[in-house]
Amino acid sequence: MAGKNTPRPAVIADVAKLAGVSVPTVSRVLTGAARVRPEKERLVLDAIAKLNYRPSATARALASRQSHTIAIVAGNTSQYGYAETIRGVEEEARADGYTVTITVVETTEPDEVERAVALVLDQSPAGLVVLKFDPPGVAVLERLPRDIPIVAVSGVRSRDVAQAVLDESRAAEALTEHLLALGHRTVHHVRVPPSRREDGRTTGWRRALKKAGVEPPALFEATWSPESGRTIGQEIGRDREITAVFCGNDEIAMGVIKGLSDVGVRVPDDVSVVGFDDHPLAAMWSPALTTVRQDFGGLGARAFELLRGAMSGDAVRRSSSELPELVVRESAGPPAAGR
Amino acid sequence: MAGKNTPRPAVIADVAKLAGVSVPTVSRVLTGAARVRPEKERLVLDAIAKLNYRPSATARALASRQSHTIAIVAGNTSQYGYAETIRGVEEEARADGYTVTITVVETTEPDEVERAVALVLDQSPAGLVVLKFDPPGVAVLERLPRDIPIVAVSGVRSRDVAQAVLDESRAAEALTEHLLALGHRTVHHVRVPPSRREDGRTTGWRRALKKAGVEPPALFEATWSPESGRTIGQEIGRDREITAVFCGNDEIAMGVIKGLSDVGVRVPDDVSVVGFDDHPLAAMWSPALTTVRQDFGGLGARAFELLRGAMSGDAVRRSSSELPELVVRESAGPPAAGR
DNA sequence: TTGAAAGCGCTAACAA
DNA sequence: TTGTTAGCGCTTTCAA
Repeated sequence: MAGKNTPRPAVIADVAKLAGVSVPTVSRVLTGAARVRPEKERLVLDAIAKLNYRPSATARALASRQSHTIAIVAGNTSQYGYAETIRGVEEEARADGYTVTITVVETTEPDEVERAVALVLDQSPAGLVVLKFDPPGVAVLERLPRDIPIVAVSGVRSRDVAQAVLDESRAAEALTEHLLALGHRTVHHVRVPPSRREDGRTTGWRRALKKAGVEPPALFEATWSPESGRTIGQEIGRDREITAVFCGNDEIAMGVIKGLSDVGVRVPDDVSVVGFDDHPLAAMWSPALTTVRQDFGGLGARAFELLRGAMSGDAVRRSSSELPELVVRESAGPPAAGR
Repeated sequence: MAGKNTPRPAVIADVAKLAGVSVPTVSRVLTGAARVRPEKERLVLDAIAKLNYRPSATARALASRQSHTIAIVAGNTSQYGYAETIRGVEEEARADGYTVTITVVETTEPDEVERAVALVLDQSPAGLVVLKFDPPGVAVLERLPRDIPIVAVSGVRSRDVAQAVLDESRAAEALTEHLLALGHRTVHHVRVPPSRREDGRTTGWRRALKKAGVEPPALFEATWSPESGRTIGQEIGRDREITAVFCGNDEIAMGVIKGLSDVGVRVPDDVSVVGFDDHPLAAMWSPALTTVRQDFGGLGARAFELLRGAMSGDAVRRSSSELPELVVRESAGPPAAGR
């Protein structure tokens, strides 16, 4: 009467039975938690292969109270910097056999933040990587319990959490100094949405100007969209006082250059423009963008390293950041005589 | 003697006790699986709040044999099209309370493919979205069991799996016809790494040429890097026979334009170049790119809709694709008289 | 080195 | 509508 009805996936008990050992023994060869006599191990392995058995990560997580999942929380997934950072985390995590989940939180609205926190915590991940490049990321970080391994990733150092950081302020400072050294009296800044009151890029720019004894001019505020850079570029083009512009990222810089060209202003002949990040398209642009390289992939990888340390109970260590690397191309030059 | 030692997170039994009801009753108010007398529900809700209780998704998944996780498998996460598609899936999934995991598989090497499959299956996700824009994605799809809800996402339709597709071949055809209508004798094609022997973009290009009675010229093969487009652009620039170029994506088109300009060839005066996707920077480029819009975010969203259908046991439905939308800007024009 | 027994935190079936 | 009883598929004591 009976036949093979639903070919129910094999469970550990099936393996144990086929191998003629107990369930815990199978578990032991699976996890390596204890020595198992080689011959039995063989039997178990054979049974596993024959049954095409795969342990349930869920049951495992429940029984052992530790999952092999890490969660990434980000305000965004497709912006260049975010995407690359996520790629870096995922790559390292995968190499270590971790599964990564990703949760995006778009605004700082309490409801949404709570929801994201809940979504993340419900999975009881082994660890968390929070991208705090923006306010939503910061907000989530604040709501997270501190008894679970967390690494924050950002452009500015802050206290209280392990962090992988990219030294944005030094990079911005170097870039601004580069412009000043070219002969510009001052440097204007188009900033991208900051994570707090002020982000590292803006801080570095301000610092370089202060050092040079010049009062920082008013900021231009862009969104993440290149279009917004374009609008600002047109505005800048009409202001004949401006000779050098430092943009919060390369995409905005490209928009600014477009806007400048819309109103007949040439780069770098009339106005110099520099970006930030060294986006893959920065070198393709005309003029090729002078910018500063940010190794987002490496940043993500470092974040995972830190997290692994935290998960295995090591002392919490904040990662040192790498030196910013200036990439001088064609979009910045000496100020025009006429302007 | 005893005190509050480790503040162990509350579990369902704690809630039941505090509320003075049984564990299943708590479960019922949590899941809504059955009616619970309002007054008891209140008690339970209060207890939950007081204890700051959050159900364990792991235990839930184990007991109910269904998780609230969906897995995305992709060959890549940071390329524009991939990143946007993933964003679309994640957004929809999140709105539905699903957690999304992401697993990347970089090559078609059997070991790596197996590893990715294992990593994904071990989580026993409720459903899978496989981005088969490239060979690794295709390879994973082939190795996946068919008894779990799967939706494939791609630019070409194929049998046997539910799919969300973007009609790339029609889009490519329209673009090629646009170039032909401008007066070009033929159109050359720089293709990006195809998912199989040939992808939709190449197919559509070929079809348009055939229809026009012209024999498709030899292909140029680019990688995903804009740099490779640049090299090809330089090559194309030296060939005075070529007047129109259709590139597999916008980033490559930007590279090609750069390469062309490296060797003194102007776009669109000397050579017309069109891209594909309508990348956010396409409009910022000089000249602004003529291209065709691909709604990757929408594609991802549709993929999730399909998946939700499959997960709830609906008839498997393949999504219809949307009409390609030609975006005519400045990078293509009539052929130069002299070339 | 191995097995028996006891959970992990929850949901499902079944009576009451 | 509710509680009792059984698990879900594993890992973890604890003896042997």
